[in-house]
Amino acid sequence: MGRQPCCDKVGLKRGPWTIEEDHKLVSFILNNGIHCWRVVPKLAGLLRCGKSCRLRWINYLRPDLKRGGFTEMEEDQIIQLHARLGNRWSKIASHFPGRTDNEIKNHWNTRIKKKLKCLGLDVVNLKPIEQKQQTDDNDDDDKEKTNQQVNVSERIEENAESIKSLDSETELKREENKVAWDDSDELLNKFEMLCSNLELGTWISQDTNISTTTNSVSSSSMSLDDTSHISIDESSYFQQNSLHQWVDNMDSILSWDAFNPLDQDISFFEK
DNA sequence: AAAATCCTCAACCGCAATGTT
DNA sequence: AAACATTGCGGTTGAGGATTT
Repeated sequence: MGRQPCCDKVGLKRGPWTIEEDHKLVSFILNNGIHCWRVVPKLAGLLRCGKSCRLRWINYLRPDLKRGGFTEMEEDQIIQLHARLGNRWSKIASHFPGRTDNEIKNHWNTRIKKKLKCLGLDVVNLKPIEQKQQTDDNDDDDKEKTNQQVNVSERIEENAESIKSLDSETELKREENKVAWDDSDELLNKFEMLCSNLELGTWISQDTNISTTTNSVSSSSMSLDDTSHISIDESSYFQQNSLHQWVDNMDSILSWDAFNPLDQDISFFEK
Protein backbone atom coordinates (compact mmCIF):
# COMPACT_ATOMS: atom_id res chain seq x y z
CA MET A 1 0.00 0.00 0.00
CA GLY A 2 1.02 3.56 -0.58
CA ARG A 3 0.62 6.48 1.72
CA GLN A 4 -2.18 8.62 2.97
CA PRO A 5 -3.43 11.30 0.59
CA CYS A 6 -1.98 14.78 0.88
CA CYS A 7 -5.25 16.21 2.15
CA ASP A 8 -8.96 15.61 1.84
CA LYS A 9 -9.62 19.30 1.26
CA VAL A 10 -12.69 19.08 3.50
CA GLY A 11 -12.90 21.93 5.96
CA LEU A 12 -9.73 23.49 4.68
CA LYS A 13 -9.37 27.22 4.29
CA ARG A 14 -8.68 28.71 0.89
CA GLY A 15 -7.95 32.13 -0.50
CA PRO A 16 -5.58 34.80 0.72
CA TRP A 17 -3.45 34.08 3.74
CA THR A 18 -3.90 36.11 6.90
CA ILE A 19 -0.99 37.58 8.84
CA GLU A 20 -1.65 35.15 11.64
CA GLU A 21 -1.48 32.18 9.29
CA ASP A 22 1.77 33.50 7.87
CA HIS A 23 3.21 33.82 11.34
CA LYS A 24 2.15 30.30 12.25
CA LEU A 25 3.77 28.88 9.14
CA VAL A 26 6.98 30.85 9.50
CA SER A 27 7.35 30.01 13.16
CA PHE A 28 6.71 26.34 12.50
CA ILE A 29 9.32 26.20 9.77
CA LEU A 30 11.81 28.10 11.90
CA ASN A 31 11.17 25.62 14.66
CA ASN A 32 11.14 22.44 12.69
CA GLY A 33 12.54 22.98 9.25
CA ILE A 34 10.80 21.42 6.30
CA HIS A 35 10.49 17.67 6.14
CA CYS A 36 7.09 16.81 4.82
CA TRP A 37 4.63 19.40 3.63
CA ARG A 38 1.70 17.10 4.31
CA VAL A 39 2.19 17.29 8.05
CA VAL A 40 3.14 20.97 8.18
CA PRO A 41 -0.39 22.42 8.35
CA LYS A 42 -1.49 19.90 10.96
CA LEU A 43 1.45 20.56 13.22
CA ALA A 44 1.50 24.27 12.60
CA GLY A 45 -2.17 24.55 13.45
CA LEU A 46 -3.24 25.67 10.02
CA LEU A 47 -6.42 24.77 8.18
CA ARG A 48 -4.59 24.61 4.87
CA CYS A 49 -3.35 21.80 2.73
CA GLY A 50 0.37 21.10 2.54
CA LYS A 51 0.49 22.19 -1.02
CA SER A 52 -0.88 25.58 -0.13
CA CYS A 53 1.65 25.95 2.70
CA ARG A 54 4.49 25.03 0.39
CA LEU A 55 3.39 27.57 -2.17
CA ARG A 56 2.96 30.28 0.41
CA TRP A 57 6.43 29.66 1.80
CA ILE A 58 8.17 29.43 -1.55
CA ASN A 59 6.46 32.34 -3.21
CA TYR A 60 5.99 34.73 -0.35
CA LEU A 61 7.44 33.89 3.05
CA ARG A 62 10.95 32.67 2.30
CA PRO A 63 13.21 35.31 3.79
CA ASP A 64 15.61 35.29 0.85
CA LEU A 65 13.03 36.54 -1.59
CA LYS A 66 14.06 39.54 -3.55
CA ARG A 67 11.06 41.79 -3.66
CA GLY A 68 10.41 44.68 -5.95
CA GLY A 69 10.50 45.27 -9.66
CA PHE A 70 12.81 43.63 -12.13
CA THR A 71 15.77 45.59 -13.41
CA GLU A 72 16.30 46.12 -17.11
CA MET A 73 19.17 43.65 -17.01
CA GLU A 74 17.04 41.05 -15.30
CA GLU A 75 14.36 41.55 -17.92
CA ASP A 76 16.88 41.10 -20.71
CA GLN A 77 18.12 37.91 -19.10
CA ILE A 78 14.58 36.61 -18.76
CA ILE A 79 13.91 37.34 -22.42
CA GLN A 80 17.07 35.60 -23.48
CA LEU A 81 16.50 32.61 -21.24
CA HIS A 82 12.91 32.35 -22.37
CA ALA A 83 14.07 32.28 -25.97
CA ARG A 84 16.31 29.34 -25.07
CA LEU A 85 14.18 27.48 -22.53
CA GLY A 86 10.61 28.39 -23.39
CA ASN A 87 8.06 28.42 -20.57
CA ARG A 88 10.27 26.45 -18.20
CA TRP A 89 9.86 29.02 -15.49
CA SER A 90 11.58 27.12 -12.74
CA LYS A 91 14.66 26.69 -14.90
CA ILE A 92 14.59 30.38 -15.72
CA ALA A 93 14.07 31.27 -12.06
CA SER A 94 17.11 29.23 -11.09
CA HIS A 95 19.21 31.94 -12.74
CA PHE A 96 17.75 34.58 -10.45
CA PRO A 97 18.44 33.93 -6.77
CA GLY A 98 15.62 35.35 -4.70
CA ARG A 99 13.13 35.32 -7.53
CA THR A 100 10.40 32.74 -7.83
CA ASP A 101 9.17 30.98 -10.93
CA ASN A 102 5.71 32.37 -10.25
CA GLU A 103 7.04 35.90 -10.06
CA ILE A 104 8.97 35.56 -13.31
CA LYS A 105 6.03 33.94 -15.03
CA ASN A 106 3.75 36.76 -13.90
CA HIS A 107 6.24 39.37 -14.98
CA TRP A 108 6.63 37.73 -18.35
CA ASN A 109 2.90 37.47 -18.95
CA THR A 110 2.00 40.95 -17.75
CA ARG A 111 4.97 43.09 -18.78
CA ILE A 112 7.65 41.57 -20.94
CA LYS A 113 5.32 40.00 -23.48
CA LYS A 114 3.59 43.34 -23.87
CA LYS A 115 6.86 45.20 -24.08
CA LEU A 116 8.18 42.97 -26.86
CA LYS A 117 4.89 43.23 -28.68
CA CYS A 118 5.04 47.03 -28.48
CA LEU A 119 8.53 46.91 -29.93
CA GLY A 120 7.30 44.62 -32.67
CA LEU A 121 9.62 41.81 -31.62
CA ASP A 122 8.68 38.18 -31.77
CA VAL A 123 8.65 36.73 -28.26
CA VAL A 124 10.09 33.43 -29.48
CA ASN A 125 12.98 34.36 -31.76
CA LEU A 126 13.31 38.03 -30.73
CA LYS A 127 13.36 39.09 -34.37
CA PRO A 128 11.22 41.94 -35.67
CA ILE A 129 7.75 40.80 -36.65
CA GLU A 130 6.95 41.32 -40.35
CA GLN A 131 4.85 44.45 -40.66
CA LYS A 132 2.55 45.55 -43.41
CA GLN A 133 3.33 48.60 -45.55
CA GLN A 134 3.11 51.75 -43.46
CA THR A 135 1.99 55.19 -44.51
CA ASP A 136 4.43 58.09 -44.77
CA ASP A 137 2.83 59.73 -41.72
CA ASN A 138 4.23 57.00 -39.53
CA ASP A 139 7.76 57.10 -40.91
CA ASP A 140 9.28 58.80 -37.87
CA ASP A 141 7.54 56.46 -35.47
CA ASP A 142 8.71 53.49 -37.49
CA LYS A 143 12.31 54.65 -37.46
CA GLU A 144 12.14 55.16 -33.72
CA LYS A 145 10.63 51.73 -33.24
CA THR A 146 13.25 50.10 -35.44
CA ASN A 147 15.99 51.77 -33.44
CA GLN A 148 14.48 50.45 -30.24
CA GLN A 149 14.15 46.97 -31.73
CA VAL A 150 17.81 47.00 -32.69
CA ASN A 151 18.83 48.29 -29.27
CA VAL A 152 16.85 45.67 -27.39
CA SER A 153 17.94 42.85 -29.71
CA GLU A 154 21.60 43.86 -29.42
CA ARG A 155 21.42 44.17 -25.66
CA ILE A 156 19.83 40.77 -25.37
CA GLU A 157 22.39 39.23 -27.70
CA GLU A 158 25.15 40.72 -25.57
CA ASN A 159 23.60 39.23 -22.47
CA ALA A 160 23.26 35.86 -24.14
CA GLU A 161 26.99 35.21 -23.99
CA SER A 162 27.34 36.22 -20.38
CA ILE A 163 24.35 34.09 -19.47
CA LYS A 164 25.91 31.06 -21.15
CA SER A 165 29.13 31.44 -19.20
CA LEU A 166 27.16 32.04 -16.03
CA ASP A 167 25.25 28.81 -16.62
CA SER A 168 28.23 26.57 -15.98
CA GLU A 169 29.41 28.77 -13.15
CA THR A 170 26.00 28.68 -11.52
CA GLU A 171 25.82 24.91 -11.81
CA LEU A 172 29.16 24.60 -10.04
CA LYS A 173 28.18 26.98 -7.28
CA ARG A 174 24.86 25.25 -6.86
CA GLU A 175 26.59 21.93 -6.36
CA GLU A 176 29.00 23.45 -3.87
CA ASN A 177 26.37 25.27 -1.90
CA LYS A 178 23.61 22.72 -2.15
CA VAL A 179 21.77 22.39 1.13
CA ALA A 180 19.10 19.81 1.44
CA TRP A 181 15.86 21.33 2.55
CA ASP A 182 15.35 18.52 4.94
CA ASP A 183 18.54 19.32 6.74
CA SER A 184 16.95 21.44 9.37
CA ASP A 185 20.06 21.84 11.49
CA GLU A 186 21.85 23.39 8.59
CA LEU A 187 18.84 25.45 7.66
CA LEU A 188 18.40 26.77 11.13
CA ASN A 189 22.08 27.51 11.53
CA LYS A 190 21.84 29.65 8.45
CA PHE A 191 18.73 31.29 9.77
CA GLU A 192 20.51 32.11 12.98
CA MET A 193 23.38 33.60 11.07
CA LEU A 194 20.92 35.63 9.12
CA CYS A 195 19.14 36.77 12.22
CA SER A 196 22.31 37.68 14.02
CA ASN A 197 23.34 39.71 11.02
CA LEU A 198 20.13 41.56 11.44
CA GLU A 199 20.54 41.75 15.21
CA LEU A 200 17.29 39.92 15.52
CA GLY A 201 18.71 36.95 17.34
CA THR A 202 16.97 37.87 20.51
CA TRP A 203 13.45 37.72 19.29
CA ILE A 204 14.09 34.80 17.00
CA SER A 205 15.52 32.83 19.88
CA GLN A 206 12.65 33.72 22.13
CA ASP A 207 10.03 33.01 19.59
CA THR A 208 11.38 29.91 17.99
CA ASN A 209 13.05 28.16 20.88
CA ILE A 210 16.28 27.94 18.92
CA SER A 211 19.31 28.06 21.11
CA THR A 212 21.91 30.36 19.70
CA THR A 213 24.66 28.68 21.62
CA THR A 214 23.85 25.00 21.51
CA ASN A 215 22.31 24.74 18.10
CA SER A 216 19.77 22.45 19.61
CA VAL A 217 16.74 22.22 17.45
CA SER A 218 13.72 20.72 19.01
CA SER A 219 12.58 18.59 16.11
CA SER A 220 15.52 18.26 13.84
CA SER A 221 15.05 14.53 13.69
CA MET A 222 11.51 14.80 12.50
CA SER A 223 10.47 12.59 9.67
CA LEU A 224 7.26 11.21 8.30
CA ASP A 225 7.54 8.14 10.43
CA ASP A 226 8.28 9.81 13.68
CA THR A 227 5.91 12.73 13.54
CA SER A 228 4.37 11.34 16.66
CA HIS A 229 7.54 12.35 18.46
CA ILE A 230 7.25 15.93 17.45
CA SER A 231 6.42 18.05 20.37
CA ILE A 232 3.07 19.50 19.54
CA ASP A 233 3.33 21.23 22.88
CA GLU A 234 6.12 23.34 21.55
CA SER A 235 4.17 24.72 18.68
CA SER A 236 1.18 25.35 20.86
CA TYR A 237 3.51 26.89 23.41
CA PHE A 238 4.65 29.19 20.71
CA GLN A 239 1.18 29.94 19.57
CA GLN A 240 -0.01 30.74 23.04
CA ASN A 241 2.94 32.60 24.44
CA SER A 242 5.00 33.97 21.66
CA LEU A 243 2.88 34.38 18.62
CA HIS A 244 0.99 37.22 20.16
CA GLN A 245 4.26 38.93 20.88
CA TRP A 246 5.47 38.24 17.37
CA VAL A 247 2.28 39.51 15.81
CA ASP A 248 2.64 42.65 17.86
CA ASN A 249 6.27 43.15 17.02
CA MET A 250 6.99 41.58 13.71
CA ASP A 251 5.54 44.08 11.34
CA SER A 252 7.10 47.02 13.07
CA ILE A 253 10.45 45.35 13.69
CA LEU A 254 10.94 43.28 10.64
CA SER A 255 9.96 43.77 7.11
CA TRP A 256 11.09 40.82 5.02
CA ASP A 257 12.51 43.44 2.71
CA ALA A 258 15.17 43.92 5.32
CA PHE A 259 16.68 40.64 4.21
CA ASN A 260 17.32 41.88 0.73
CA PRO A 261 20.76 43.38 1.32
CA LEU A 262 21.88 39.97 2.53
CA ASP A 263 21.34 38.29 -0.80
CA GLN A 264 24.90 37.12 -1.02
CA ASP A 265 24.77 35.58 2.44
CA ILE A 266 21.70 33.53 1.84
CA SER A 267 22.43 31.75 -1.37
CA PHE A 268 21.92 28.57 0.63
CA PHE A 269 18.23 29.00 0.04
CA GLU A 270 18.67 28.41 -3.62
CA LYS A 271 16.74 25.41 -4.80
C1' DA B 1 -17.51 61.34 -7.65
C1' DA B 2 -18.85 57.16 -9.63
C1' DA B 3 -18.60 53.59 -12.92
C1' DA B 4 -16.04 51.02 -16.11
C1' DT B 5 -11.99 49.06 -17.51
C1' DC B 6 -7.37 47.55 -17.04
C1' DC B 7 -3.54 45.48 -14.59
C1' DT B 8 -1.06 42.85 -11.24
C1' DC B 9 0.02 38.98 -8.75
C1' DA B 10 -1.24 35.59 -5.09
C1' DA B 11 -3.35 31.43 -5.13
C1' DC B 12 -5.49 27.46 -7.11
C1' DC B 13 -5.79 23.41 -10.23
C1' DG B 14 -4.39 19.47 -12.67
C1' DC B 15 -0.80 16.88 -14.43
C1' DA B 16 3.83 14.71 -14.63
C1' DA B 17 7.88 13.18 -12.40
C1' DT B 18 9.74 11.12 -8.59
C1' DG B 19 9.77 8.59 -4.33
C1' DT B 20 7.91 5.10 -1.15
C1' DT B 21 5.62 0.98 0.28
C1' DA C 1 6.38 -4.37 -10.63
C1' DA C 2 2.44 -2.08 -9.25
C1' DA C 3 0.00 1.11 -6.64
C1' DC C 4 -0.12 5.06 -4.42
C1' DA C 5 1.74 9.46 -2.10
C1' DT C 6 4.36 13.54 -2.50
C1' DT C 7 6.46 17.20 -4.74
C1' DG C 8 7.18 20.42 -8.32
C1' DC C 9 5.74 22.67 -12.37
C1' DG C 10 3.13 25.46 -15.64
C1' DG C 11 -1.41 27.24 -16.93
C1' DT C 12 -5.09 29.78 -15.33
C1' DT C 13 -8.15 32.47 -12.43
C1' DG C 14 -10.04 36.13 -9.84
C1' DA C 15 -9.75 39.65 -6.10
C1' DG C 16 -8.51 43.97 -5.46
C1' DG C 17 -5.96 48.07 -6.53
C1' DA C 18 -4.95 51.55 -10.15
C1' DT C 19 -6.24 54.11 -13.95
C1' DT C 20 -9.32 55.95 -17.29
C1' DT C 21 -13.71 57.59 -18.83
